[in-house]
Amino acid sequence: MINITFPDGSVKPFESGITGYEIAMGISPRLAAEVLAVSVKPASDTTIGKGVTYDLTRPITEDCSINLLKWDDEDGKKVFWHSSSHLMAEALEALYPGVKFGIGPAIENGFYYDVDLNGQQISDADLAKIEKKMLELAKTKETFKRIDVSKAEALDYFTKKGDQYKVELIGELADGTITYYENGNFTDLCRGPHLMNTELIKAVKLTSIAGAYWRGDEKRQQLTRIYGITFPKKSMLDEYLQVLEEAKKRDHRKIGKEMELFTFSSRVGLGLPLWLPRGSVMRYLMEDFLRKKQAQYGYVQVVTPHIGSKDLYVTSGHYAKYGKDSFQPIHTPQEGEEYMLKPMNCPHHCEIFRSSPRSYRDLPLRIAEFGTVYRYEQSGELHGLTRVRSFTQDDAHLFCRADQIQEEFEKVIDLILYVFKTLNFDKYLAQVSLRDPKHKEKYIGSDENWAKAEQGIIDAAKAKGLNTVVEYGEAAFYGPKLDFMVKDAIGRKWQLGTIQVDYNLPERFQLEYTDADGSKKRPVMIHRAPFGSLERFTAVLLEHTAGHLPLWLSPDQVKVLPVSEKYADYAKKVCDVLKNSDIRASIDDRNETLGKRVRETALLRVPVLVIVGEKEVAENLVSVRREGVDKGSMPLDEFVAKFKDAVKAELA
RNA sequence: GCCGAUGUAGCUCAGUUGGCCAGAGCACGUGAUUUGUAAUCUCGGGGUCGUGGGUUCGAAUCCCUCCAUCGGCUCCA
Repeated sequence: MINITFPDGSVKPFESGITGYEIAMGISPRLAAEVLAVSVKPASDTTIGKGVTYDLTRPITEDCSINLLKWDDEDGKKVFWHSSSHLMAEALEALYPGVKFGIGPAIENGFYYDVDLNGQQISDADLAKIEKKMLELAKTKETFKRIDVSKAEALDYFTKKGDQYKVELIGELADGTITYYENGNFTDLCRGPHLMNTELIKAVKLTSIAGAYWRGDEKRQQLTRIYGITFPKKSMLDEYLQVLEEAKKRDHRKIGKEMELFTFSSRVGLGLPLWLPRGSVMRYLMEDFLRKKQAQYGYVQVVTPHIGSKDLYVTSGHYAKYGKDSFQPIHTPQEGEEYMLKPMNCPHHCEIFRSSPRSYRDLPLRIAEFGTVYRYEQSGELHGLTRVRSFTQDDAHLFCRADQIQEEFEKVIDLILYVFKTLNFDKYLAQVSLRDPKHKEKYIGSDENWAKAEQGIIDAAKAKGLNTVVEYGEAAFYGPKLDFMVKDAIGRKWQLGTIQVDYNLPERFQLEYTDADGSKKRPVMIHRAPFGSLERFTAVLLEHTAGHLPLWLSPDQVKVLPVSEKYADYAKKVCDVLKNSDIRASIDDRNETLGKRVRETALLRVPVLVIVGEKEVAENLVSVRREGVDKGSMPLDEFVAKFKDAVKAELA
C-alpha cells in the first residue's frame, strides 16, 4: 500500500500501482472524464518544486502527493498540446510519406512540430487539409501507449525508418530511460506524458508555418516548423480565434500610428524609434509619474552620458561578453581612444558610487536615471516598440548592505505594485529566480550571500502577499531576481518589472563602504526597473488598454468642439480656461459636421469631449462626453473640478 | 544574421493569363454648407508601382540583386 496526499491535504491509502485515472474515477466519473494527467510528487522529494506529470494510465508506486490536472492547469494544457503535436505528426505521416520528425513540444499557446518534409513542399493552403486529417484521426479514439524500449532497439527502429533526427536524439539518452509513445500508426520517441486517447481533441487550428533550424543551430539542417493549437471544445477555439483577432486590433504598432505616438524611419535606422509629439507627452508623463514616486522612496536622480569609454565596459565585463555583438566602439581623432554607446547604465552608476567615500550611514544609496541605452539586436528580432535598438530604461541601482536586501526588495515591490495599480494591471504573478542548487559553481558570490539574498527575496515577496512561483536555475550568474509577469486585458502574459541582485559589478568596480567598525565592506547592488523600458512598457500599455489610456496619461485629455463656427469664440474661451487649469485641451473648430469631428476625436482616443452650442453659450455651460458616454451639461468650473478629481483619483 | 511571406498615393487596399496615359476609399487642397454627439456635398492636386539590373516589341505583372516590413529561428547584459 502507498499513501497519497491530495491537494486539500487529506491522505488516503491506495494499492501500489494505482493509476491517476483510477483515482479520478474513485472520486467521480465526471472528474475522470475531464482530467488530462496527474502531477505526482514523491514524498521523498523535499524540494519546493512541482511534481512530475504522469500519464493517467501510468502506475503510481510510492508515497506521494498528487494533483489531478485538468484543462485549467498549465501542465494539463501542456499534456493536451503535446499529445496534439503527436496527432499532427500522425496526420503528416499519412499525408506526406517519408516525412521525418525533429521535436514537437507543447508551447505557451499550443504546440509545434519540426519536420523534414523530405523534399516535399507545404504552404499555408495545405494546413486545412492537415487539420481535417487530424480531426478525422482524433475521432477514432486512438489511445496513447507508453512503451519502454532499450536504446539499441530504439536506434534500430529509427535508423531503419531513416529518421536521422530521432537517431541523434536517442544517441544522447541513457539506456533504460527511453520510452516510445504510440498513437494509431504513429510511433514517436517521447518522454511523455500524454492524454489517454485522441478523442479529447475536438478542435484544431494550425496557425502558421515557419523555418527553424534543427536544434536551433543555423549551421544545421533547416526544418519546417508547423504551429498549431487544439482545444477540448469547439467553442474554445472560436474564443481563441476571437482573442487573436482582438490582439490584431490592439497591436501597439497600429494604435501608435492611429494615435500619432511614434514612428520609425529606415533613414534614421532600424529599431530606432522616433517619439512623435503626442507620444513624447505620454513619455514625459510616465517619467514624471515615476520620478515623483521615486523621490518619495528616497531615490536620487542622476544623469549620465550616452557613451562611455571602452575601458568602462572592459571593467564591467560586458565588453568580453557582448562586445563582439554590440554596436562597435566609436573612434576619435586620438589614436587608440575608443568609446562605446552604453548598453546599460549600471557601470556609470557604479562610478557615481565611487565618486565619494561611502559610509554605512549612506546606505542604501538609490541612484535613479531614465537612461537611454543602445543594444545591437539582430535585425530579424526587431518588433515595434517591444524590441528596439535604442530604449530608455527607468533604471535605478540600489547600493546596500546584505542585511538590507529584504527591506529594499519590499520597497521596490511596493513601487512596482503602485505602478501596476495606477495603470490598471490587476493580474500579475511574481517569479523568483534562484540558483540551480545542483550547480552552485556556475554563479559568482559566496554561498552565504546567496542564501541570504534568496531568502530575503522570498521573504519580501511573502511579506507583500505576492502570488509567487519559484524557479530554480533561472537566476543570472551574478545574482537572484524577482520578475513580475502581468496578464493584460485579453489574457496575454508580459514580463514587466524586474528586481535583480548583483554581486558581480560591486566586485569588478571594487565598490566599498566603511562599516560602523571602520572596516571596508563591499555593498550589494540591486538593479530594478518597474517599467523595464519606456518603449516596451508603452507597447504593453497600448495593447492592454487598446489605446484608451487613463486620463492622466492621455496626450490630449479634452477636445473642445463648437457645434458650428458661430460658437467658436465661446469654444476658444472654454479651451483657454481648461489650459489655464493645466488640462491638456485643444479645440477642433474645423468646418466639418459635428458628427465627423466627434468620430475623428474618438478615433484619436481623446478621452473627453466638450461640446458647446447655442444652449451652452446662453447659459455658460459645457456639454461633456467621456469615452463615448454623454455626461450631460454642466457649468465650466464644475467640469474643471470634476476633471481634476478624476485625474487625482487615478493617481491615488 | 538565417528561413518563409509581403512591398502599388500620406493611410487602407484593387489591379484577371505581361498590352490603351496605373485605380478606389480615406487623408490633403478648393468651393458650397453653419452643422447638437462616430463619416455633408463639389471640384482638384498627388504615385520613379520598395531599389538596381535583366528578359521582352511592350513589365506593377516574369527572372536576379539589394533594402524594408511581417511571421518564425537564434539572442536578450
